[in-house]
Amino acid sequence: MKFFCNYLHESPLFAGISKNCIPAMLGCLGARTLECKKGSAIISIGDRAENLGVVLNGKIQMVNLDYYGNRSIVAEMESSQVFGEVFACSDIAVMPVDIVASEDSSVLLLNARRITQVCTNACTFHRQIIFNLLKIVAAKGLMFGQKINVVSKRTTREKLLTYLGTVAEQAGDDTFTIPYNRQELADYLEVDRSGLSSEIGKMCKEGIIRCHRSNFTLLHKQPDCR
Amino acid sequence: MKFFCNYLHESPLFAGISKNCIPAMLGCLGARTLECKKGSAIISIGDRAENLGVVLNGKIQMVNLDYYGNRSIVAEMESSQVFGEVFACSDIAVMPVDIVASEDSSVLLLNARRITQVCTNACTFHRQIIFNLLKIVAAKGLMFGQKINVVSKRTTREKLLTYLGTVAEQAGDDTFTIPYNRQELADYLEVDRSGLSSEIGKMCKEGIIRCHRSNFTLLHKQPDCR
DNA sequence: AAAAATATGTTGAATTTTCAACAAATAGTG
DNA sequence: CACTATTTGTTGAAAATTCAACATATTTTT
Repeated sequence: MKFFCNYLHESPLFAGISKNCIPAMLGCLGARTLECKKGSAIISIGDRAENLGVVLNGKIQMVNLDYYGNRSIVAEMESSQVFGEVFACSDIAVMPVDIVASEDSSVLLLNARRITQVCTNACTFHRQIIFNLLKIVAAKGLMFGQKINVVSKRTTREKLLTYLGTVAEQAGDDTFTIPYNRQELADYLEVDRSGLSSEIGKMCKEGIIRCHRSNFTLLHKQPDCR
Repeated sequence: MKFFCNYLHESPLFAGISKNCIPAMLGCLGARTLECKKGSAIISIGDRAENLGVVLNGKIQMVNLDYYGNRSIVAEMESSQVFGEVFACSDIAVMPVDIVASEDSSVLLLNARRITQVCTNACTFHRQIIFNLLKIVAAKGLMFGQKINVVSKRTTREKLLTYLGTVAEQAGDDTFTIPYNRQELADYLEVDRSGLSSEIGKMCKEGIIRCHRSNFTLLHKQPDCR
């Protein structure tokens, strides 16, 4: 168990908690580690939605199984990332998705109730971990909100400009590099890659943007009309 | 202030907290009420993202202003609903959207820090409100996740079937009524209303679904292949 | 430096969506 | 019940997207 505390220290769930305290906390929270062979289930659809986890090493996937039985990968998580927290903190009874190991992995599993209900011995860092959990869940909401903003647009051009606009705002600069290649950008925008490439080509010709690979410049910004 | 406690009691933020305790809590949390004329700003883009609110009466909107200056309504909230909590609980510094009153409204504003940091006099219900806040933020994440699942699909048919599939699962029945009319459903799926109507018509002819107004039946379910 | 692998751009045909305009059905009102 | 307003369905043309197939560019490997 102690072996993992270095990883955990980097996880947002344990941010601001000193390495030394983590082992005691894990005991207090009833945490358990799980070694998962590639392909094995960590949490299954229908399980009670009460656990959240931290990836210690390896890689895991969130897999959705829809009404018609089609499986689709909803998200992937790697070392130090937290999973299952949105389900465990909401009041749904059972898991609507599978969590599976896509590589040989080890994960730390925690019961959400034990986190949200302050323990009897009121350990010092309990408040911090609740605070961290809230921040993680809120951050995910923010991310989702941004993505909805983007994919709600009807055309590839609008989707792209919406996405690039938020990146430009965050960068505080009209020229910036996005963290995606073309295929990844197309996946994020939920459009066809080749269609995206050709649309980018058009927009460059029209002088709306400049683009080389993952580096973009937004031109034609309206004079600030706020 | 006391006047509002009846409303607040119905808000998910104060769930499980007895009416009598709410006035004391509001004091402890430094809550303040705001009377907002239609069209006036409650929280503005660029304000520090530290407040969350509860609509006491009236109606408010979350309005996004994109890079190019286009305004769009992202969400609407009515009595007893909570707003701003995702921003205030994440660690972004400033508000990326405006919150405005779309009708004459009154709202309760609370500082998120005062909620997340247990107060010195450790009032009994403080833990409950943190727990409620976590649940609210998580529920919003769930909602967003479901919507992303839906609007990520490329065709109107897939979007509709994805949405109907989740409703059928939640209803536990292949026949169910959705809480939207055609226009609202089209808005949720982010597609053209008339196109949606005609697609529904086709799907009925093909025997995939049955539909009358907001009442749907899913046919052709695959034998359970889990 | 050449070869192989990967990423990006380009094109045209088929499919799908949007858009506008209107028809039909339903709900609401006096 | 008749009238009006609202919602839903239908249609065809225009616009946009997907898809497949291939060309070009860039990166990685040997």
